[in-house]
Amino acid sequence: MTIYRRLHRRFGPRHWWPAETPFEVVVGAVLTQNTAWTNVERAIANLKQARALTPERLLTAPLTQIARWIRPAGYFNLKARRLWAVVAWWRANPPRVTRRRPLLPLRQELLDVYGVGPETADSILLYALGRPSFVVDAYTKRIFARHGWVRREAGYDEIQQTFTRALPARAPLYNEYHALLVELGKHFCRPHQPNCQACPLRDLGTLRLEPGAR
DNA sequence: AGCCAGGACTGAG
DNA sequence: CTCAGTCATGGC
Repeated sequence: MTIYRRLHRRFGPRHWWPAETPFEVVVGAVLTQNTAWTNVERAIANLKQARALTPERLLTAPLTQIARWIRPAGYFNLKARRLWAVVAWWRANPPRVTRRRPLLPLRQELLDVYGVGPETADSILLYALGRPSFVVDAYTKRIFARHGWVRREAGYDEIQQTFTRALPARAPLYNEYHALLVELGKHFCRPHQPNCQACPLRDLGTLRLEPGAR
């Protein structure tokens, strides 16, 4: 039994990302940085109510106004600037054109945008553009470190390669895999909540990532 | 009352 | 290059 099968049997399909449009994914990816998703929902609701959830409105609005809209998401002054930068990139690089470009140069270009780190870049690539770029977040690292499947001092790229080395590069698989790991993390892998005894992955032993193998 | 949440940037060593 | 400090709201 592999990790993927165990998680999918336990939680079922997650239907990520929770957004109505790819652009909303991009906005959410920035707003959720180190922030609870419930707070992001309020910020996005504010943007929708103000009819400001479009590149045009966000790029012409003053940063102070953007900050007021996204206030519930925290770090609002910081994120107002990051949001502006990412939205500017999105408008200059529409999905129709971006979809045809090689993945790694595209990823590097996203990383060069202010406020876009590895997780945000991969989230945009995977969930807004449907590209096979595996997302590693705090839950992913904590889960795998606790099980001894990655080194505790491992960085983002090292953990990501653990997945991409073993998995077929398919966006639907990466999509579901990351969403399942987040769901597992929320219930069983909090920092100071060692109820790892109830973790569905408890008795898996050595690392088996691949979706199909038994 | 703290601790935490689907991080990333900056400056110092 | 590694790493503490910084950013900020809302839930539990």
